[in-house]
Amino acid sequence: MQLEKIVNYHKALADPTRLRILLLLSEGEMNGQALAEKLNISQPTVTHHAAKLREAALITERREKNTVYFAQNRYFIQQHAQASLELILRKGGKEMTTTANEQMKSAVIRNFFAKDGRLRSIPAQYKKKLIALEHVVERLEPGRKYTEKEINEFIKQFHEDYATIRREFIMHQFMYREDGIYELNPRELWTRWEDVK
Amino acid sequence: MQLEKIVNYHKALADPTRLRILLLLSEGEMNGQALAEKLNISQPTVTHHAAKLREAALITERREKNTVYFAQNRYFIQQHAQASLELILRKGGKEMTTTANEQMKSAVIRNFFAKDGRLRSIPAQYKKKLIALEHVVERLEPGRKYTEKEINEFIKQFHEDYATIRREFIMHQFMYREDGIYELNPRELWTRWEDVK
DNA sequence: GATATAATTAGCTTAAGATCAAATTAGATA
DNA sequence: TATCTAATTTGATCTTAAGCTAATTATATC
Repeated sequence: MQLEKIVNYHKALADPTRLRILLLLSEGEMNGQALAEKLNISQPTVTHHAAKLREAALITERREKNTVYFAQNRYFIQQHAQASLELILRKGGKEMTTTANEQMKSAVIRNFFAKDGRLRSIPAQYKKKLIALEHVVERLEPGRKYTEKEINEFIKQFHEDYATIRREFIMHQFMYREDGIYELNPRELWTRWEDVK
Repeated sequence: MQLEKIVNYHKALADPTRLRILLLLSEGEMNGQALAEKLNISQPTVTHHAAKLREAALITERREKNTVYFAQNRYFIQQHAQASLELILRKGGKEMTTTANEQMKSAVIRNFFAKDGRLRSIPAQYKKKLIALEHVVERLEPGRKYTEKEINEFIKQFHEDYATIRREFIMHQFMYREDGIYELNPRELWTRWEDVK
């Protein structure tokens, strides 16, 4: 149910300790012990709050040796805020006139992505494929360095065939790779679907 | 404290019943009994939730005889959502270069309005006065009809001298009045401070 | 295998708050 | 004044969840 998701989003943010965690993470990723120390709370309490934030998809986690680093999931934080406003204020109706490109984009997203956000299939047509790839790659954090394993995990949230999609990311210059480390390219380098065909 | 306000905003929205109340109010104002019936809850429960929503400034109330009508406070709903995002994502820092007009506007708002949103004093300089008036009038709902009493109550949230400000609203075509009923003018009719001086 | 480090899980206490029925208050009208 | 209607307040119950300590698990290193 739509409503329940929105409630959970607000529940996740309706606690001062969790807000302070997100505030600290706005400066960059941090591990559990560091958070516990900075906030003067116990480690289990950090775990407790991290679980809530994770359930609401507001943070991501990365394990290195036996340390877990937490980071903001900025995309979903914004996404949920917008969804909440649209629900409450019923903004769904008012759409301005869109260009042909914008119509195409929303049609592709509607048709190729399920409600849970997963990619049903990789579009065969070039332009549509670029739209879908961009839609996925936009969820990565600019400036952050990812290991190949992390990239695979990230892509698997959307589609099983992570190898193909990872290759496409490089091929169309959404990302670059060096020594097995992946990083998002600046947007200007991306292959622009708007110009295709 | 900034953080506490944001927590309260999310607390107010972190309950399914309250979200459903706001959802119902998105279609227009409603009294307590009607809400209780629609939601299958008792009247005291409605009062309880209304108090929470009122504390977070997400609804407004209007008494007619012994019936209290509740309505969304759309301005503050949006305002808090934005403040929350800016806090969490630290968007405060990244400001684009503003024009002289925009700088003037934010300076006026900073200087003439207190942190609680009230107008310290009515600016004497014409352009600044228009900025302050617009800042207040923007909180009124477009399309809604207000009695003079309601307008007075509304203005009193910002400043004691509601008579002067109400007159200015009409004078500068922010609103028009007919048979004691006030309504917001479309923005195009407002006297534009951007063009002054 | 033994040890060290970081995180999680389990179990508990306590505080906050959602909800209701009953009693009270506020305002309007006969 | 008496009466009616809608809302609020009171007081009680029940649930959720924040926080802790202690125990356990996961991962890496000696």
